[in-house]
Amino acid sequence: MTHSEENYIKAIFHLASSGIDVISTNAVAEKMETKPSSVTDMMKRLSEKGLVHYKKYQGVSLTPLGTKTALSIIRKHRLWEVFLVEKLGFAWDEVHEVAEQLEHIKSEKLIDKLDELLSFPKFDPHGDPIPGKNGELMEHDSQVLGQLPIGSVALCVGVKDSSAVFLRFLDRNSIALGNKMKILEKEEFDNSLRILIDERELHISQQIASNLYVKKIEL
Amino acid sequence: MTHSEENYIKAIFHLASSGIDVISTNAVAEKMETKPSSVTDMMKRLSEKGLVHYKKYQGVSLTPLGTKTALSIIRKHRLWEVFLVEKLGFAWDEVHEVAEQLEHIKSEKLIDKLDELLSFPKFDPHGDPIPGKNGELMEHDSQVLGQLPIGSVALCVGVKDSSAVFLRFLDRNSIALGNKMKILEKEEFDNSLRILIDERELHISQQIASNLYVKKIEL
DNA sequence: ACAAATTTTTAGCTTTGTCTAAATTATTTA
DNA sequence: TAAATAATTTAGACAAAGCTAAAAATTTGT
Ligand SMILES: [Mn+2]
Ligand SMILES: [Mn+2]
Ligand SMILES: [Mn+2]
Ligand SMILES: [Mn+2]
Repeated sequence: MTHSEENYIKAIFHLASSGIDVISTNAVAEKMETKPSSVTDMMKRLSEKGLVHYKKYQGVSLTPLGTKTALSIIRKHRLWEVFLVEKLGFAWDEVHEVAEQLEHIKSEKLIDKLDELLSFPKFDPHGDPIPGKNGELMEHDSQVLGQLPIGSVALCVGVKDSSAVFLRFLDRNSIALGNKMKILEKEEFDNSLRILIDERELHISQQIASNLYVKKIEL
Repeated sequence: MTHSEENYIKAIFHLASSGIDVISTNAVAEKMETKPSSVTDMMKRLSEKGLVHYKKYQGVSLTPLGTKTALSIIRKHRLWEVFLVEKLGFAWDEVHEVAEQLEHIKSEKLIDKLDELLSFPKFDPHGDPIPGKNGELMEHDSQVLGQLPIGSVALCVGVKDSSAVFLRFLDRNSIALGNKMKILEKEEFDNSLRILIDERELHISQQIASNLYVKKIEL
């Protein structure tokens, strides 16, 4: 598999996990930042190779082999992200770009040993689950902060948007994974929240609240 | 720079260090395991980019920029090899292939931090010097084992041939970097040697002896 | 149901990096 | 030094991965 093929497979996997039922050529083109015509070409190639189901005008989906491939690339991507943060001291907003390159390195042993070096982490620096060697993907039983009722207490376990801009915003406001959050007040007008993070009180917009994954703590 | 361009630059650098004065199209083709016509094409492209001096039929050489580029790739290659051995427990005959891929990852910060994680190593697992951030290349003041006179004592500091076959041969015979070696006898007929490695006596062919770098110990 | 708008595909072109076969230049050898 | 041999370049082709523009299919709106 070429880097490009791997990137398409990964994109299709992410589109599929995001809940869309039928994955259109345009959707893939947008995610890949390429043209629909290029996508059509690639879908034919991936279909040849048995990685996707593809019928003209009908959208695309991953075959079992395609899914396995996607999970293996995502596993590598996320393990490398953990490595960059834990072993090399990268910030969580710096790792994605480099992991995009590292995820394409081909060596089963490399990734197994890396997993071991990192003590078999279950989540990447953004709280996303790391697929196992055999493609088992842990299910985050988390919800979005914005959906909690007033008075709830929860732990921050992940970010939905892991763009550098958002991550740096969180850094500036000292919001990190593991923080305990309590919903104090919800503004009807714009759905913004007043929350308590550890000891600190903070006002965050609905936008922010809907990009933080939390796990409720039962009291 | 593409992976392919980087690989050509590295090949030319290695040919140049191996003492040949004029680097022919055929020599590059052989090293790259490609066809001379492909080399000609690539030399034109690299020349365009200011990385090599190239005149039809005259052979090729690296420009200062080309040399700097080569050293940077070699630095990455060797640092990754150290990482694979020291941090992931790879054997020294398993690292080259993976390092061939890793050397193309683009991130200045990654390589600086890796260097730091490894405590700024000066040599790779095969005894080859690791170029510095600014392209300084340490000079091995070593010689080949086969050239020592009888009775000399020396430390094994590197291998000339770092193919997996040779490295595994050394493993099987428990020959490793750092071993102390004494020349006991030299066979006139085939230049084979009887040597003492640490406490053990061993008979090695001229082939083997000419692929081990040693540093003489003055008595 | 039919026209308009949108989506998707096709056709044809580009670049990179490769190849084979043919032509050209350089080097050896007789 | 002239022919033979070897090295190198050129010409033409191909596959991967992209693009633009045009054609075709699907979906939407009235
Ligand atoms: Mn990422
Ligand atoms: Mn990628
Ligand atoms: Mn190597
Ligand atoms: Mn390489």
